[in-house]
Amino acid sequence: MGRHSCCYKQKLRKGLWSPDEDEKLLNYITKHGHGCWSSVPKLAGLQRCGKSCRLRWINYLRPDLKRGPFSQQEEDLIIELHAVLGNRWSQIAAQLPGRTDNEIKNLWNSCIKKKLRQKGIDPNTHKPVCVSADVDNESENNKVPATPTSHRSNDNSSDEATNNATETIPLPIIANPHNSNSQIFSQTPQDFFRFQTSTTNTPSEMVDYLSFHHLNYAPSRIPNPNPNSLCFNLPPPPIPTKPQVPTWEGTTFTGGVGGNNHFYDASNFSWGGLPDCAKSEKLNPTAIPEDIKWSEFVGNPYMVMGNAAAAVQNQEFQFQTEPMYVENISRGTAAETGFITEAGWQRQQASSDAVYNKHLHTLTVSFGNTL
DNA sequence: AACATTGGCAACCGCCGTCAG
DNA sequence: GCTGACGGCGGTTGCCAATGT
Repeated sequence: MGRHSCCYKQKLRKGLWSPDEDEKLLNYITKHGHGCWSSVPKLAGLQRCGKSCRLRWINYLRPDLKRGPFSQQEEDLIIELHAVLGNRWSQIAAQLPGRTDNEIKNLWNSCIKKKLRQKGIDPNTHKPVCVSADVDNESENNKVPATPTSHRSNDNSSDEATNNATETIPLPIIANPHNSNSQIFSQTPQDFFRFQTSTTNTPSEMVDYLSFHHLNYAPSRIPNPNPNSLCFNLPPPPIPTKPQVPTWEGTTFTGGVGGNNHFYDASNFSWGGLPDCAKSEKLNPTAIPEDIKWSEFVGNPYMVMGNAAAAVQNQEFQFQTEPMYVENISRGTAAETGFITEAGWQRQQASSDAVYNKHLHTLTVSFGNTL
């Protein structure tokens, strides 16, 4: 196997994408869809391999990307899903509309792991470090050897061991409320959800099963000034925000796409959302109109989305039917633009826990069917 | 101010599974 | 059944801005 045949071709560009390349790829996929990725660069006039084009589209240009900082609920959900799924980022991303596996993976490696460690939780086992010191001695023997250390000096490589997710995923220490004797479960995801669904547990009880809830992992949830960062309650279709254009050497992009010269105007980028460990510097709530312009450029996301993105949308349908979503639409909380008014946000926040538990239940059912 | 370190993120690499020929 | 093309995934790397010294 190894490298794809397209990668053997000469003169293929690598590295950061220029706005011109982005424009070409976006224009092509907007008009024709991606079809066969290997033919996309040729047809779009790009000196890239199809794989690179696919990655750029999925991680950056796709109009249904949410962007912006992760909400606390998103982070909590990622942690919960990671406890069950391990490093299966694509499956985790599938439950977070508008987020990419790469984005989640980066968040996990850069922020969440750090937070968990600060809370005294092993990010790999989701167990308290002091407990895992003893309990893990045995399980460590079954672990896959740690992957080679990265250049991140502060990364504790000892717990960088890859989660042998395809085998037995290290699950949190679970104290079964129906059993006076606390148990430590080590199950596959299938077993985990089989266990969950075979009991009379309510979704909220399931939440309690996860160790970090017992450990009060989540900090007190402060009101999120950016409703757009609460992905679960976002109504479809997601409104694309302008992509962040990475800097690259000596190029000033002056042209726009289809005459929209603001398309790559970095000064207009808006990210919104709760200031967090990531992207907080990008906040610019005044740029919403520009986002709308960009969405106008893109047009109907569903018209231009490829099959893969459409499949994701289908998968997310269960979230779109949440009562909160319906309410937002019926009350005209700018649902058509993807933005929710502050009042709408407050209503969301009031019932966020209930909605959150509903999603957990949905996930339980979903994974039970798919794993 | 200069340099070193850290952190975030985009992109690449290499492997795996699927499928058509 | 074999082979190669392809899509997809997770791990890793490189770049660069932010931060610290």
